Order: sequence, then C-alpha cells, then structure tokens
Amino acid sequence: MEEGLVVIPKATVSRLPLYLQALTEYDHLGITLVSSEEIAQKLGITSSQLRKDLSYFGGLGIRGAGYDVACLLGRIKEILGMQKKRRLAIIGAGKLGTALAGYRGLQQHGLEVKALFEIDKGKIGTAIAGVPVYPLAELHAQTARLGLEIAVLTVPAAAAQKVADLVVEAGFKAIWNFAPIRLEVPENIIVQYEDLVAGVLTLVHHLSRKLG
Amino acid sequence: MEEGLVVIPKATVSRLPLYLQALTEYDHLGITLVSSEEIAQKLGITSSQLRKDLSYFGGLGIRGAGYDVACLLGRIKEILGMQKKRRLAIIGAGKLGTALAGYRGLQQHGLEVKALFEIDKGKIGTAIAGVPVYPLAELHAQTARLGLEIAVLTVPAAAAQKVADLVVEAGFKAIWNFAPIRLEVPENIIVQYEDLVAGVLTLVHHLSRKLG
DNA sequence: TAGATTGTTAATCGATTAACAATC
DNA sequence: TAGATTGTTAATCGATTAACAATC
Repeated sequence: MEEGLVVIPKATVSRLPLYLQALTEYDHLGITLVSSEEIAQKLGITSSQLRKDLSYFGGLGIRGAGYDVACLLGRIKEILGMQKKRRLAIIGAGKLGTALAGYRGLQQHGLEVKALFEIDKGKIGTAIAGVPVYPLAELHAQTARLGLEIAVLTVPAAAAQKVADLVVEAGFKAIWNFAPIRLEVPENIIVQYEDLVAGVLTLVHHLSRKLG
Repeated sequence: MEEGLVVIPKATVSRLPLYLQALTEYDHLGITLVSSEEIAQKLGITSSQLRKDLSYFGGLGIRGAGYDVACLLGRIKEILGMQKKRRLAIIGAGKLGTALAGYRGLQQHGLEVKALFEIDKGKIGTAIAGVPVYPLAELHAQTARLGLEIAVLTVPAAAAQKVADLVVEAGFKAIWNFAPIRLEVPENIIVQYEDLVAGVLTLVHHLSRKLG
C-alpha cells in the first residue's frame, strides 16, 4: 500500500466532498454506522459506485455491517487534505468577495480567510467580516508575512489575468478563480475554476430542453 | 437531422458554457474567424474534442478556414437555451443572496433577478441591488404574479430542504442550490448544485497532494 | 450457522483522441 | 492547384455497474 503509487481516478476525487457532506450529516444525527446503500440513496448514486470509490483507500467498511461514520469521516478528511489549516486571501472586495469573507463554510473546513486585497482606497484599512483589507500593492509583502497559500479571485474578468500574474509572483500556490475566464499560469500553480454562470447556464439548457 | 432525437453527451453540454466564454471574448476583440486549434489552446483542451463536440450540432465550421465567431456564438446560445429570458428569485437575502442579486453576469446572460424572499422582517419591504424583498409567505403568490421560473437557494443548509419543498409547491421549475445538501424534489424539477465548499476542497486536495 | 453487506471482478458503457479523408 | 482545417472514424482510455465471492 505505497501512498505515492495509489492512483485515484479524477471522478472519485470529485465525489469526495459529496461523501464528506453526507457523512457529516450522519455524524450530527448521531448515526454511527451506515451501509453503502443508505449513503448512495441519499446522494442519488449507486451503492456500487460508492463502494468502488472507497475501495481505492483500502478496506474502510465492515462486511455484513456497513461503514463506521466517524472512521470514514476522518479518513475522507485526511484524503482531502483537511488536517492542515490553509490560509486564504480574497482578491477583490466587491459583493462576492465580501460574501465569501463572511462565509462560515470555509472556516468550518479549516480554511482561514486572513486578508482581503483591494484597489478602492475607500475600503483599504477597514475590516470586512473581521478580515482586514489591504492595498493590492502590499500583496507580496502580506503573503509572506501572513503565510497565505490560496488566492480567491473575485475581480472582474477584465482584470483577472493581471491579478493572477501578481498572485503567482507574490508566491501563492493555488488560485480559486471566480472570474469567468481561463487563466494562464505556470504549471506548478493549482487553479480551481468556479464559474457561477456556467452552472446556471447548464440549468437553463435543461430547462429549455424540457419546456422549450 | 431530427432535433428531438439528437443525443448530446453530458460531457459536451458541460463544456458549452466554456465555449461561450471563449467565443464571447473573440467577438469582443473583433475576431471573426477562429480555428478549432486556437480555441482549444485558449481553453486547454484538444482541438479534436472541440470539433467532436461541435459536430453534434451539425456542420458549423468552414473547412480550410475555421469557425465564424458570430455564427458559432449564436448557435451555442441557441443550444444553451439563452434566446428566452428567464426570471429568477433568490431565496435567502444573506451575504451570498445579496451578492448574487447584484451580479451583472446573470443579467448579461438573459437571467433576470425579479425578487428576493426573506424571513427577516428588517429586510422585507426594502430593495437590494434594485430587487424587492418579499416575505417568504408570499412565495406562492409572487411566483405566479412575476412569472418566476428559477429559484436560487441561498439559505442555510438546515433550512434548505424545507425551502425547497415550498419552492416546488409555489410552482418553480428549477432550483439553483447553493446549500451544501442534496435536495429531495419531484423528478420534473431541475436541480443544479453549486457547492462552493466542494470546489475549494478539490483544490485543497490537490494542494496537499503536492505539498503534503 | 444464517443473514447481511462489503470489496472486487468483469462486462458494459461513455468519453477522449489521433489520424485522415473530405472539402473549403 | 496547394494549403489549410474541418468533420468523422476507429482505437483507446477511463468510468460505471451488476453480480457475487469473501467475510463480518
């Protein structure tokens, strides 16, 4: 079982947050043991798929009984890399940036929003949802000082590439990009795209297929 | 070429918003003709994949030349069902709901935010980003009156299922769900999940795989 | 042991891609 | 015609699922 050689399919990784979601709920309800069939029904997938996904991480279940909720929850958090706290900075203190700064879901998953960066002088020096707002010019200095790792891009599409360049230069390791644009970054930088418009357009497509 | 019988792969549909993004940019830049290779490089996919995807919608390109930007853009908008304007309501006027109410990207894609629904009496009767805030109790009445079709759920996870039930009962046809929970709804209701935590956790996974 | 559910296999299904004939 | 790029084929690759032996 050599860690480095285990190849986890992309499709499996993409479902781990879903499993985390379901297991967290069972945990809160005080349920300590669940079958693959129960979890699968809750999530609208097949139990085969769930068992296959979990099998990549070794035998986590108990034959004849099911899965121990606490145990599985811990293992999934471990696989997702949630043991270690990560420090984020939000670039762009507009509506979306402000909303994310105060979003409790991040804190709950070990993600600490440590700084906001802006060019609007009216906002610089204030605090939004308890997070200090710095001038964009201080990006490099504050990144080192605060140990920032993940940059959340909530700037207009037209500015996104330039800001991405600054973020890379400042030493960030990953970008969570809300701007509806593909970024060009060095290949050692991790980019996660979060295009809200793409999501709702998929919905619109299904809607018009159904209703015309 | 019978419209009703064309089966478009899910993977292809999921990439259409991406193509829309790239083509809109070419259009704004005044570029009228692009090759599959150019678009593919911009988006970080193979040109084969792009041509295969587009082939499901009939011959849209010009052999030896490439694709006419305006023509292709129009066709993709058509396929995504963007000709018709859609009316949305945001349920939950918290930080995220407020941010989405003022998000220009929705308007730009023919999505009109017509109403916000809340239980907080302090917000009811006011307008947020020009959108009137109604009490949740008026959901049914206003849905019919305003011709609302898509409900955007920006309520806490604990309230999401109950609100979803109300939304279905009120006559909405689709739900864009930001609450980190799977919803149980009748099968004629379209649900698009937009789990922000899932997105950032995927990023954290890649980050910890790379850095430990 | 009897009942239940996992972990795994093997078949099936769907998506991606290289290659090239068609054709502008 | 010569050059270029599409649309399509067929091979490859990866993901899903039904079925069942393993085992609690």
